[in-house]
Amino acid sequence: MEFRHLRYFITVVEQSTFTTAASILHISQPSLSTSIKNLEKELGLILIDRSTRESRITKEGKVLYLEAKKLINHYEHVVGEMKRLKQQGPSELSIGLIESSKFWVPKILANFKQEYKDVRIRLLEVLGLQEVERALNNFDTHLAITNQYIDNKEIETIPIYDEKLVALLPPMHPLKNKSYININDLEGEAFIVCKEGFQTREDILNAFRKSGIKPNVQFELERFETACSLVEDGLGITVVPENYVKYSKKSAFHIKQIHDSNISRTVYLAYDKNRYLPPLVLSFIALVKDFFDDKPDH
Amino acid sequence: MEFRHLRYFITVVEQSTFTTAASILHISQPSLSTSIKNLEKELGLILIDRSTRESRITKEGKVLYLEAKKLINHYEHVVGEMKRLKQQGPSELSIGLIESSKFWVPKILANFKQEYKDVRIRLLEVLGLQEVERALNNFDTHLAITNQYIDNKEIETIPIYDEKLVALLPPMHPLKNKSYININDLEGEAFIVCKEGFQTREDILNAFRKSGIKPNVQFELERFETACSLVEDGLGITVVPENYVKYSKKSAFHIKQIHDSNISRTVYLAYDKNRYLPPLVLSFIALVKDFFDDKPDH
DNA sequence: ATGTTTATATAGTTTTAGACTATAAATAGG
DNA sequence: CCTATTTATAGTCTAAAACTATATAAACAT
Repeated sequence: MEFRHLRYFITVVEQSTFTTAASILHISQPSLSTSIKNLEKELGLILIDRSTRESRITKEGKVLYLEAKKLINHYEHVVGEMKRLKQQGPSELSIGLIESSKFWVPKILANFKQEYKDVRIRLLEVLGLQEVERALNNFDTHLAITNQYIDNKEIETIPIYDEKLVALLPPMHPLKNKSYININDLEGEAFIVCKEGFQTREDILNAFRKSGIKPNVQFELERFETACSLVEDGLGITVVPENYVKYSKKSAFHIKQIHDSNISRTVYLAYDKNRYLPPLVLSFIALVKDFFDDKPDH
Repeated sequence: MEFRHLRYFITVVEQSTFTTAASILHISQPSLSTSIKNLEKELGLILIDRSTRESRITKEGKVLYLEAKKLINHYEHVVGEMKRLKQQGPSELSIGLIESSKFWVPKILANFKQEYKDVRIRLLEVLGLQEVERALNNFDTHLAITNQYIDNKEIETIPIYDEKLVALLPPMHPLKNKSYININDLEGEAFIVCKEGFQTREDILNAFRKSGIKPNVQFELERFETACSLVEDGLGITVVPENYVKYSKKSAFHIKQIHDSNISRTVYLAYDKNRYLPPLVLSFIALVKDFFDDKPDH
């Protein structure tokens, strides 16, 4: 069984006919037929139920398909790494980020660049938990900074720091002069929150749930930036990670600490344990660990 | 670049000579030389510094070696999965069982066989929690009946019923005429319990622990059957799931209810969510659910 | 130095896996 | 019942990968 066979098999499954698969693969239909037949013979399993109308995958075929798909992703990743190496060009470090990590990641990258000058760095916005898992599994990113624990034995998830969530109040809000607020103060207020699937949404809604308060959600959106401008225009209150607003200067809104033990969350560094991590990736992980060992509270 | 080339390359690196690598791979040295040369040509990189004395890997070769090693591991995993699938045969249902489930599983299997006559059914004794997880992850079993909750995102654990644990007393025991006993009555008594790693052991020892009583463990063994015959011979007291003795006729021992809220446990049905579950497995799960929906208390 | 040993490279040949074309067989739909 | 569509089979060609024999290079011993 060579990679070619798996590639062919995957294409047949996805096209569900041999003829179209063959044309996509730029080989003749008989070649593809015999190739799949040989694969089945080698494995001793029937992978595809043939018919003249439309071929259907068997349950054994389904297992191979899912496994092979991942394996081919891995293969493509290795080929990509070698191509990059050949071009002598800069190697690459790609990191998936949550929005609130923007304040500290650049500081680490500054150090990192001193040691690895030619490395091109790709920063990707990651969304939900599934998205993080998919990105790591598919070799889209080497690392992810995430605020939900990933319960997957293939992925190592290291807690790096805890961060508070703070409320943002519009300029003229009645609570603007309090030095801090309680979560109960937010009851009934028009509330702005991330859309379904975004990681911060769950953290915030959980905190409300634990406190027995039902937020009056009026807006759902994708980015903190948008939420901030809605707050500035007096459309409601939102809750964001403290780190997101701590370092920003221009703020027409009021930042208020919330006195509630549920209003905090842990941020993790995650990576795929099974794949080869180049030295530059290990080096970046070490920098992150060092950074937060010195400053335990962030 | 096919799997073969990577395998060859890895062997050369690990042997650090072409000649020995070739003999390990059961090919001739010239074949191996040209194969590696072709790989280098395809990638456009020099992977190995040849010399007559001892070949050394280049910097680029090292990268490929580390990447390829991971990739080949992945490949071997997939091949292993397919071999296991083949050995399992196309229509087999394998279930991991705890001993106390023997009373009801056959009733369900009778129904199941009416619908799926040709399916071979394998019943496996499962042991500890790790054993269950491993068996489900490795395709050893489609399902497991277990009495511990499995906290693993990949595994779905459905509670199906609660069962009491009862004490078995020897024929001439002083407590034989009481209608029920308390857990304190068992203090100091010679006690028979499952060996380390068996699931029921933990349930029973936990119940004692919660009641602040230390059992005087005199025998550790693997099967309830053996425990029963030790009790019959007056060697001590044991505690077993009520369902294990409820339906057996010949009993030279006394079965006593224990009045203690800790002396019960939940039995679960567990399966791997990520794997493809054939229809016959889904059908079996449905039968189990139906069975216990009708009879909520077992 | 120079021959011996050891390892890799090259040349030429055979074998085999995978590609092709042409065509048969099967089946759904008009 | 014919037609269009799809997969399977047969026969052939090609290219990749195996082989054997031998050249070449370098290290080491005498």
